[in-house]
Amino acid sequence: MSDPDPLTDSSNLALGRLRALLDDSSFDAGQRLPPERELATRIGIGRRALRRALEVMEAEGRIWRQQGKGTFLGSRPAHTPTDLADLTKRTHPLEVMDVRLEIEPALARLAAMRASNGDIERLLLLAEKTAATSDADGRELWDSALHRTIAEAAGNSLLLAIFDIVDRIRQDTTWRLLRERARSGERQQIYVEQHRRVIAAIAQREAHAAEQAMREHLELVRDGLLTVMTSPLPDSIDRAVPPEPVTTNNKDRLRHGT
Amino acid sequence: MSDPDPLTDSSNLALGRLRALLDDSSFDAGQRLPPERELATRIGIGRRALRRALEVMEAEGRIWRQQGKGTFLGSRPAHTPTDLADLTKRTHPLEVMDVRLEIEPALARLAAMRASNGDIERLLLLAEKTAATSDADGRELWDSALHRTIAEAAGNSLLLAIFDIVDRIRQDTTWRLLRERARSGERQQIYVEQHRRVIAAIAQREAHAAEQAMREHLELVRDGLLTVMTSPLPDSIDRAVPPEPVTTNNKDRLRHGT
DNA sequence: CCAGCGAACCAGTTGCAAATTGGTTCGCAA
DNA sequence: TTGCGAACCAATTTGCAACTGGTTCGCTGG
Repeated sequence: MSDPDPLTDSSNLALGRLRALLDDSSFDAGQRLPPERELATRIGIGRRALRRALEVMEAEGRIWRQQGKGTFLGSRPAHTPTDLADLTKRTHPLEVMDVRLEIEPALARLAAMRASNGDIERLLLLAEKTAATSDADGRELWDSALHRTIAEAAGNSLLLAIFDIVDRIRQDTTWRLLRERARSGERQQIYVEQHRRVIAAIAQREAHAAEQAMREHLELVRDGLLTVMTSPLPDSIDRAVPPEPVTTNNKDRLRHGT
Repeated sequence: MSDPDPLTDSSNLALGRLRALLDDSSFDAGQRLPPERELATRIGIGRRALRRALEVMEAEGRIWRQQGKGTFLGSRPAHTPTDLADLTKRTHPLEVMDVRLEIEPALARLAAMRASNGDIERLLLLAEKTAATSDADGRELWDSALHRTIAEAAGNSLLLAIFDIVDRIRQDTTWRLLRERARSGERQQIYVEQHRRVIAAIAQREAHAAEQAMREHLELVRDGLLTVMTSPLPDSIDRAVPPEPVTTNNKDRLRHGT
C-alpha cells in the first residue's frame, strides 16, 4: 500500500498555522472566521492550501462552513424546529409510517366522536371515488384526500397541521416510485375495503372500531412498504441515485496515495 | 329599529359594476385583481366606495385581500403546512394537551425500547435536577429538557421534529401565566414523582409501563390545566386581551342604521 | 511534470432601498 | 351628509449590490 494520506507541504503548513490561530487567539465558539481570501493572505498562504486545511478541520468537527454565509467555529448549530423544508432529508419512509401509525388511528377515533354529518357525507363520497378510480395517480389523489378528510373531521387544528406536515413528507417525490410499487396489485383492493371499514366505523360513531380499523390499515401499508423495500427490484426500473452528503465538497479533495 | 343596512348609493353603484366586471370578464379564479386605485378609476368611482364594495365581496367569500399583496378572486388559499409561526393563533391549550397525549406516550414507549445507556444516564440526571429545583423558571426549564430528552431517545427524527413543533407552541409566551398557575402547589410534587416513574420504566426497558406512566402524567397535567381554566381568577391578575380577528378592517365599515 | 499560486467565475446568502399594494386619515366640495 | 382625491402608513415583493464559500482556469517556478 502507498502512503495513507500525504498532505502536501503547503497544506500542512496551512493546517499548522490555522490551528495556532484558532487555538490561542480570541476567536470564541460560534464566531465567524474572516473570509477565506482574507485568512489566506493573513496566514501567508494560497487559498487552495487554506481550503484543504479548513476541510480537515471541518472533518474534525472544529469548524463548519456554508456557502454565502461563512466559516464558523464549533459544530453546526442544531436544526430549529421550524425548518421543515428539509425534514424529508433527515427521515425515511419507515419513520414516516411509524408516525402515521401513532397519529392517524387517533385521528380516526376523534373523527368518530366529532365528525359532522357533512364530514361523513364527504367521507362516503370519497370512498366511492377511491374505489371507482383505476389509474395510479387518481388512486393516490383520492386516497390522500380521504385520509385528510378524516384528519379534518377530527376537529383538532394542531393535530391536523401535524398530519399535513407528515403528509407532505410522505408525498415527497423521491418516494413516488416506492409508493407506487407498494400500492400495486391485489393490495389496492384490500386498501379500499379497509377504507370502507374505517369510514363505516366513523359513520356509526364507533370510536374504538375506527381507531382499530385505521391501525390495521396503516399496518398493512407499512408491511407493503417493507415488502417492497426488501424484495429485489426488476431490472427495468432504474434506481434513484443515492443522496449526496450534506456538503458538496467534491473538489479540493485531499489526494490519497499516488 | 332603524333600517338594517342602507348601502350608500355610490357603494351600491360600485358593487354593481364590480360584480359585472368580475362575472363576465376574463378574470379566472385565484387571479389578482388590478390595484384598488386603478380599479377605482376604471370603474369610474372613488376609492372609498370601491373599498366598501370590495369589503362586501370579501364578506361574501368571493375575494380576499392582503395588504401589500393585492386583492384576489376566490377564497383565501389554505395554510401551507410549513407556516407554523402562527399555529399558536389557531390552536388552544387543550388541543395541545390532546396532541401531547397522543404523541408523548408513544415517545416514551419507543424510548424504552431504543434508548441508549447514555440517554438513560441523562434522564436520571434530569430527574434529579427537576426535583432539586424550586423556582418556577427552573422547573419549567428542567421539565422541558426532560420531556425532550425522552423524545430524542425514541430515535425517530420525524417524531422528534413533531414534538419540537408542539413544544414550541406549548411554550408560547401568551400561555405562560396559565402554565405557571397549573403547575403551582402540591401538583408539582406529584409531577416529579410521575417523571421518576416514567424514567424508571424506560431505564428498565418496560415499554408498556413507560407509555402508561407518561399517559397518566399528561392526563394529570391536562386536568390541572382544566382546573385552572375553569376556576375563577383572583382579581389581581389582569386578563389578556382577546385576540383580534384576522383582518383588521376597522375602518371603511359599512354604516348601519343612522 | 506538477505542486502551488492568483485570478476569475459560479452559486448561495444577506441586507437594503425602491416600488407596489391594501389600510387609514384628512381636507375639500357639492 | 356624502363622496372624492390626496396623502400618509404598513405589509409585501422585487431588484440590486455586496459578500461568502465552491469551482475552474491558466501561469509560474521548481
